[in-house]
Amino acid sequence: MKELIDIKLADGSEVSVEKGMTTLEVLKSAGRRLPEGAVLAELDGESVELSRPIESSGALSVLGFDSPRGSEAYRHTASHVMAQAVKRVHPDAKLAIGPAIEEGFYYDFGLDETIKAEDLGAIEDEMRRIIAEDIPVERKELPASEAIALFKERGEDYKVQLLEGIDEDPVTVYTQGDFVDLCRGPHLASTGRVKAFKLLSVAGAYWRGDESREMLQRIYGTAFDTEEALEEFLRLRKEAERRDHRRLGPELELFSIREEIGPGLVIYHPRGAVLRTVIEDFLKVEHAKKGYELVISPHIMRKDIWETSGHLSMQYPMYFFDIEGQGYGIKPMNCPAHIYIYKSKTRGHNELPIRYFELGTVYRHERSGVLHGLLRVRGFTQDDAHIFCTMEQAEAEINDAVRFAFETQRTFGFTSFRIALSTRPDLSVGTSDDWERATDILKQALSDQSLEYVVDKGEGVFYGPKIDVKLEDALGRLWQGPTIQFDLQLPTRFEMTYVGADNQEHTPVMIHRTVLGSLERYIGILIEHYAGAFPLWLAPVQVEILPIADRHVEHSKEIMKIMESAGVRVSINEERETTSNKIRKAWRMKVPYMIVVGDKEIESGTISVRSLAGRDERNVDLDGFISELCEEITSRRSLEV
RNA sequence: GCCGGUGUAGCUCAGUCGGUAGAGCGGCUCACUCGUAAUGAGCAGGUCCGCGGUUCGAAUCCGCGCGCCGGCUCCA
Repeated sequence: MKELIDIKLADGSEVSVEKGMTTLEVLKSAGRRLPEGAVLAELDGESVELSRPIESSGALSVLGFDSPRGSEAYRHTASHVMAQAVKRVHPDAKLAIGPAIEEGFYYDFGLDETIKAEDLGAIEDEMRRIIAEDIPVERKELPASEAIALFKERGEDYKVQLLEGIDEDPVTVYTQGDFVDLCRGPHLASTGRVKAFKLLSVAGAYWRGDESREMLQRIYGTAFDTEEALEEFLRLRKEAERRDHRRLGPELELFSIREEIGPGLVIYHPRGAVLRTVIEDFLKVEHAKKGYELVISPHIMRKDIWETSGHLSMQYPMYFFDIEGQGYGIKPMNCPAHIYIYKSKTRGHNELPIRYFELGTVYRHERSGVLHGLLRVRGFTQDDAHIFCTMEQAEAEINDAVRFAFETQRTFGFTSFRIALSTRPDLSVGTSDDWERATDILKQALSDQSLEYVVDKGEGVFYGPKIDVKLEDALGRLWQGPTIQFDLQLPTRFEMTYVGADNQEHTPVMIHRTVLGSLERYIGILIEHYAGAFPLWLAPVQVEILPIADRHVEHSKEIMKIMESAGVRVSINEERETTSNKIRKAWRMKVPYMIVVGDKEIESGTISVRSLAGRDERNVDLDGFISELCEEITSRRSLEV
């Protein structure tokens, strides 16, 4: 007679079953069926295989692909299927790691022979065979010493290294046929449960993410529970390609990056310069409203400054050169200059906080492999500010800066964010007391505003911890946006002081913060978010006038003048081409409004209006249209995207 | 910086076996004066990324360098 255990099912009912039954058997004995799409079981909050014997009483439910843990296990199994396929194609391949990631999975292999993109098809074919074979995935617990022996025997050097680095004992090992992997699991019950998958790319990746170690070969893939979901994923990838700012930017004549000028260096064309100027003007006005003073500092500063700041000893990626025997560095940050403005006179506590704002263009020597369109460049302009205040004022100032950042992001059309708190990195200056204090104040500010965040351990700047805000765009992608950094180091290093109420000298604290991040990156993000179809207030050309024939040009120019004097950015297409083609061209340049002017309009004194958003209307009153435009511009409304 | 891929006209791309370079779009010229997502014809446009090598001969094969793309590491 077997021992009985009590299992509480998801619907609240309870059943008594024999110990050691699997989820499937428990459900069966309770007269229930395994739900369609079940991937994992959850027993008392722990996710386990559907095939795992249940050894103790508890609450049992079933997870599908739609649950985060379900899709993770699903993709993790897909990565094992891929690894098994790779081992069949390349028996010499050594297994490293192969987790599920946000949108799929990868697996890293050590292999002398290189895996090429065109080899992926063959690996996919092998994966299909493994899935068709429907091999059971078996979980085993092994003493660590046995596992080490097992993987040594199989020549899995990386697995042995992993085992030697972990304290767990026993460890779990998953087996499917001839394939064995060290893995915590959980997994699908068998390889046949993987329905829709695709291998996406091959890439290099350092063993354990450490660039001093050897490089492995990584294969990326994704898996879904239905072909439709996979198709949708691939469609979204195509859509992302269509929005790529590296393609749209030059196409919309916003900017270009040319080898002749230099990699990572952006040249703004007239339309891009308009866009950027609109953003800059907006920022200047908003900062003034919030009590920031505009300052301007030079692009190069003496090397000594960067010694004092710590940039030199932190090996910050800078450009250096000499002028008449004197060493200079091109600024990678604006802070030192702002510090010297502060230091230009004796400061009293009644003056604080002091807030200096600069659209500061900085240059950083980014390694060649990391450059990426506008998102990662070597020269960029930050909407940078430094707030100098007392320790007591810091929390309120950080709160204000965070609120300012979010408020501004909403104006630009972003509504969903992820926040990260980055703590002390390995290479840094200052005492651990200071770091702890600074980190606590940032945490306090985040909880003051009940903002949820994750902690990025060791991701802070060398002088202090920071809050990073990531923006979620129209396609659900995340982008690096504002950053708020708390700094207890530079004020000391630069011997900054203020005279307190006690008539003694004190050291102020310093907050570095941006609202958009960098204008280059932000413009790149805006292009992708709006697919180039900017809200009216940002559109480089807001209205394009299309005269039907030459005789309509003069009247069109009059309309243009009226609109321009109302502050609208207007262009006119005087080419001798068909109206259809003029519309097509304006459309392609994503001009929000098109005005057609012909005999009828001149006669009736009206205009015909077309918009990117789909409006198509005749006999529109010009003055009424202009006030509509002005309203849309001043309200800074975002289009539906 | 590292791994892999890639580089032909302003853009997108074709170019066979190594035999001296092509299309579409765009540009320019001409004609057309046109009513809501491509009017027609003609013309111009090339250091085939750069340097070196192999060869009678290189866009094509090899080496090195550079840029770009996908990642890693790094990051606003």
